[in-house]
Amino acid sequence: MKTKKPTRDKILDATFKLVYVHGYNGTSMDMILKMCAVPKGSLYYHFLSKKDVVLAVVKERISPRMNDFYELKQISDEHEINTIINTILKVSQKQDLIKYGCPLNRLNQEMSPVDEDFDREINLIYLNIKNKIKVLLENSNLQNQKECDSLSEFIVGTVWGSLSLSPNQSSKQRYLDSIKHLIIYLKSLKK
Amino acid sequence: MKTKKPTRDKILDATFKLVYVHGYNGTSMDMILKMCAVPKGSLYYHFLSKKDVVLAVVKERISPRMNDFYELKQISDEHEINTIINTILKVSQKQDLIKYGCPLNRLNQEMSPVDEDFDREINLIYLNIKNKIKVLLENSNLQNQKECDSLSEFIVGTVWGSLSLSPNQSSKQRYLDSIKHLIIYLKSLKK
DNA sequence: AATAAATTAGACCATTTAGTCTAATTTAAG
DNA sequence: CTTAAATTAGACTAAATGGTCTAATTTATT
Repeated sequence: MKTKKPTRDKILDATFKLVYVHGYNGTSMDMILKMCAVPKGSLYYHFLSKKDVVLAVVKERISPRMNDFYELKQISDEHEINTIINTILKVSQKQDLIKYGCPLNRLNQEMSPVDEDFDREINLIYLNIKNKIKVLLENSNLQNQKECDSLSEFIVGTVWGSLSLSPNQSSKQRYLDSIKHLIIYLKSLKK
Repeated sequence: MKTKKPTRDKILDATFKLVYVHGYNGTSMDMILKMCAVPKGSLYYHFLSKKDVVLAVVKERISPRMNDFYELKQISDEHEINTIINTILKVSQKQDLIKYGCPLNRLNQEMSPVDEDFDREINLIYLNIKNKIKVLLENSNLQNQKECDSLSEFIVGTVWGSLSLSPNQSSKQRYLDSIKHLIIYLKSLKK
């Protein structure tokens, strides 16, 4: 027997899906209300405004999702570079990532230039992921230890960039073809 | 003495600037009208709709801008890889690219998933740039000639991706740090 | 100068937008 | 069971939105 999902959760889930595809300005409150089948009064009881809802989506949906995905847990004595490569490859198995790109990056591009609250919140998540990669790199004894910071930025930039090129034409294979070069480069840094 | 700019051009110029920063859905017709100081009747005399204006911006402003920038002209006996690297480095000198990322990529992320006309038009420009890079790579006698297509995709993805990470925090130096690794990799492919 | 065509001008309109308000209902607590 | 608090319900509002319409004006042509 399924216990019914709390209103707040229904709102956040629907908003995440809609904003992921249509963006912030392309998603209206009516679209959200219709999708989650919650009346207006309830929504504005739980949230202050549209911006408040979407910021909650960033904090309570996108952020955990990203942290889950970029868990980057070290497995036994696997080389750290391989842990990173495995995550990069895992991206190709997520259909929505291939089709629409990274939800954080999408919202970032739309909102960061025009709203500092979104910019701050999104940047926090991005820095956290970048830092996880950086720490892994530092533990892996690369040839050039000083490059770990720029290298982690390069990795995230390349993955998200490869995903962002013309969503409708995107395919798993195109992503893998492009990312192949990143993997070759990363392997060349080992030891 | 300056001859006054035609109405149509004023509309396209203002729309480009606004959509670059605020996106399609974040830019209203009133914002455009106000910025270019053209009355509504004139705008709708020259264009059918908002979408018609922005599609014209893609074709008549963004497309030439991109083709100019990615001219990728071979200079004397410079190695083709260096021609590509020079263009990648030139990106860092354009303040608006550093601050807001690639205008084509921005619009692409917002519109491609929800409008096939934008998707088609933007993809045309993207493929053209990718192909220019591919041809250069093919002329350069790389070790692995078969990889020119995926490599050109990798290059564009990495450049645009590196530009897209948190616009407000972006700086020339961060871009250069990240792109440094792409350049190292490209140089390793020479000969 | 007379006429036709191109363009400008902006008041106006229907719809959609985010958000408010009050009443009804459900849930929790004693 | 009674009462208070939490939540739902949705009609309503003011502003913004994209777009239309007709009249006035400018420009080109004869």
